[in-house]
Amino acid sequence: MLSKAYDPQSVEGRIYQMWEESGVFRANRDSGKEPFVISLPPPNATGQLHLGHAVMLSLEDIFIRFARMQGKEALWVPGTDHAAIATENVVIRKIQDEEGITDPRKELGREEILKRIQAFVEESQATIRSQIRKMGSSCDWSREAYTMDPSLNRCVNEVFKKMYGDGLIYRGHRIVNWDPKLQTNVSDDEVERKEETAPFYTFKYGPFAISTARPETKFGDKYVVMHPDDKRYKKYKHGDTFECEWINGKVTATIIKDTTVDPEFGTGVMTITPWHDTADFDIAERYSLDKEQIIDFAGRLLPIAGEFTGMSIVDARPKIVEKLRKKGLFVKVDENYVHNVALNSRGKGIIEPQIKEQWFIDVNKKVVAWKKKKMSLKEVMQDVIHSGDITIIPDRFEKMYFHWIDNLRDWCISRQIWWGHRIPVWYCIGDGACTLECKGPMVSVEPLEQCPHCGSTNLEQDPDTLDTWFSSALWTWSTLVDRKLTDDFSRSLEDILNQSPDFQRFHPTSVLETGYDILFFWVARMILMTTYATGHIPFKTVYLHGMVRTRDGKKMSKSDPEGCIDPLEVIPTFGADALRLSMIVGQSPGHDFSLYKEKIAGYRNFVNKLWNASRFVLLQCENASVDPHAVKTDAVEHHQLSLADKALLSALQNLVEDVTEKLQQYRLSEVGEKLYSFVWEYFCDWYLELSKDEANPPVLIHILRTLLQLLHPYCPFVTEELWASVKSKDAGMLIKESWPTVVEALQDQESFDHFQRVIDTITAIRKVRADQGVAPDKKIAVVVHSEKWVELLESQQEHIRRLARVESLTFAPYGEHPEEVASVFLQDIEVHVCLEGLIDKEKERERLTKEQEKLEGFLKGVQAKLGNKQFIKNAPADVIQKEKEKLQTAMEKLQKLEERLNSL
RNA sequence: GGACAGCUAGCUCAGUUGGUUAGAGCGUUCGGUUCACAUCCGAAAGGUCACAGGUUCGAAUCCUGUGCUGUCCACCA
Repeated sequence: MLSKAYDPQSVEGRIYQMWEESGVFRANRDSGKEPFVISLPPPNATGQLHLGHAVMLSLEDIFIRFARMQGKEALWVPGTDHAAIATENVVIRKIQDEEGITDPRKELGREEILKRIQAFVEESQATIRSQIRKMGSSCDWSREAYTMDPSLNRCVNEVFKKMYGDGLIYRGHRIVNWDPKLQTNVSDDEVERKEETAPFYTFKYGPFAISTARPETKFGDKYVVMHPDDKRYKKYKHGDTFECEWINGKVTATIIKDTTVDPEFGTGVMTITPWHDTADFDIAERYSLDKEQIIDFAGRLLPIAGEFTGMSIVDARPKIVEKLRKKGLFVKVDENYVHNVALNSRGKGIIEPQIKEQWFIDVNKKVVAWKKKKMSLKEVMQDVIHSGDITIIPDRFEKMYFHWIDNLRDWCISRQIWWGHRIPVWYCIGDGACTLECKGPMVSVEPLEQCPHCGSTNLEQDPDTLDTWFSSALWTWSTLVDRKLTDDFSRSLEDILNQSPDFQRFHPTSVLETGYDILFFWVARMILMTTYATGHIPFKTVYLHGMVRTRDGKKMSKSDPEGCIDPLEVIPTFGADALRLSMIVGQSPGHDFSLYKEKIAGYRNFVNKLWNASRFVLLQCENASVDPHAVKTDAVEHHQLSLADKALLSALQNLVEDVTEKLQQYRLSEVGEKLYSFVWEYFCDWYLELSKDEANPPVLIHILRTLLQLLHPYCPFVTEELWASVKSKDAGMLIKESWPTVVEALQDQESFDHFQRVIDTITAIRKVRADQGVAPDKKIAVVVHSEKWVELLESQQEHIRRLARVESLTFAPYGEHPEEVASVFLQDIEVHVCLEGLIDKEKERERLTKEQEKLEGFLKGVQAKLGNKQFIKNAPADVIQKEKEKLQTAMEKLQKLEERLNSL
């Protein structure tokens, strides 16, 4: 016997273990079934999972379980990401805090730091694995991957080599987003901007006045730039020079005329600092101007700053202003100037643009073979979406995607950190015998020990590592390559892919599900790298979920515990099923949504309701001495069925049809709501209530089984646990059960309609009773339109009386009580509840006239639609049929309405 | 500056081809409840669907404009 309330804690662990040990999670390569594959977006191995991960796991598990039950070969590859900067940052800080070492990189060295990070990562991975299991995720643990696995490293090196060979990877001096705090550069996408109010100074610079928020970068400024059409500075010509007094003495300045200068801003004149500003760099490149470094990589001023050398920016700024003031070069200061400060999204260090030699991926070079053409990486990225090879849900993100590509610049892939895939490039620092070839970078997929040109063993590997997104961009396929093959360095990438059975069978993957916040970081890069490296798209559909927010719409963060929910705290009390449901229902793709305890509690109640409904069903079986396990699936067809049985069974068929269709369209929220209301309102509040008068155990069992099947992807634990009590003898675990199909023999529309009529009648009586303030003991007469319905309602009289809370009830065909009727119009039926002497005729007439007008308009519209030749030609047959039916019922209704109006 | 969303009950949100009385959960109020479930049952109150125009017999839904909120992209010295 089941316990009185569902206790998730005593069930979930046991059920998960049972699934895992049975091997259902493992995808079979040789099954011949249609594959359905998801690569789990690998969580960062930096600690714990949060609600964002929980959302992702819930959504993907629903996709996977649904596919599995539909008879597909479902594969869900789990894994973790080494998250280069994020992880290194966390560990360095940990060492600083726990061991008091101020500069761990310097004091411990590369080897030791890497060892520490590795240990930290392993710990995190263990935590993450257990947390994924707690959510009930049915992923294939035998295929678990990690972005730093040796086989993935091989893929990374292969792609690097291929790209280098194609000229897509190059090395160059460019302005990069340098983070002096973390001592590395970051990609454009990792830069965050924060609004800040800062003093905005204006200084005299020769005959001009120039403005700046950053006086500390101005030491070397020797170019004055203005718009060529600016009339105020007409007398100055491009290339003119002049001498002027500046911070540390006289400088010779050159005039540059460039259209990127906005004459409206400030004085319309500016000086440039090419080394520390992207826009200035571009101008300098255009006119081949000198570039000079002012600030070093630690954020301190270089000797060019004279007396300020070695000072940090913060310290130097006011002192420089002071000096300029003393020299009489100060003009004014605007204290309320608002501008954006660039921050590193990891660690929030202030970005100082610097010129550095870095590795880049060229996104514009047309060398990628795609669809029998030579395209640039940009063009390939655009093509796969334009052509419909990949669809994004919701589709508005396609627009954002294209917009992003239009603005995309070459991708800087090198990072000056230690944790990550080291750039597979070696330099010969030879012994004198070096040839010209040895001097350049040598790319190799395996550690290079000897220079192939001069034979020297004195080689040095590039110290930098690759952007973490470089390796995660290969995730859909690098996880599917055969790990034995990647150890064999004689094989080519193409060969490895061709010989990897998993890759051949399971790639491209079916759905890539992730948060919209990493559409550019990750999704776009996967498309770019995978199409290039394998010649195939990485996935067919992209499903983007929204961000979880607190009740007040704030972002959830650990630093602000107000409203923040930790999945690990919630699961023991409410259960993983409740948590899953609370995150899926009411959430539409691409939109942020709020989560709070009350919401989860609501779904905990639902899970408990389902539990108790099952308990009740089992109780009914016991009372009738029916063994639930002995009930055959097709038993219901041979049984005596009541009107309610038929109606519920029919509604269930409609539900199966509806739910299946919507799941295929990824409309998970709607499906969740449908299931919720069906279970609670139809199954529990109606059908089980009726069963108290007269129960049909085989039907109860059948309905319950079907509902458990339909609910399983959403709340796998409770459904699997209940399944054990109601499944037929020869059935196995629910997770392996096949998805319900519509049994047409049970789809009995007429019974369903009749039952609906009964329900509507009850609703109508209740409504009229409430409207008119009628006491339950007052006699109520229900007037209906045909003898047939009178008969139907009379057969259900007891049930109606009970549920409508009326003591005395009669039914009469229309026409017998026309004088004293208050009508309630419901969706498809009119029920007139008769209450002697209580009707306000004037009001009733007014209401009916309004109703009549509306109906006439509606009829006109439908008639026009049916009269439209194009509509008849183009619309599918069932739509036309529906319209015709609409017309028919509306006409009937109008006729009745007129009759009633006349009778008043 | 550019783009994309959102604005529906006190709160959080559904609402896919325009259709007859706009829904749910939570919260509030009232009533009930030994026999599946108080993690329950029944009911009520609460909405000019942001605003203004337009198309239509009919608009939360389509079009135009405005306002507010949010997000992303690009950035000006």
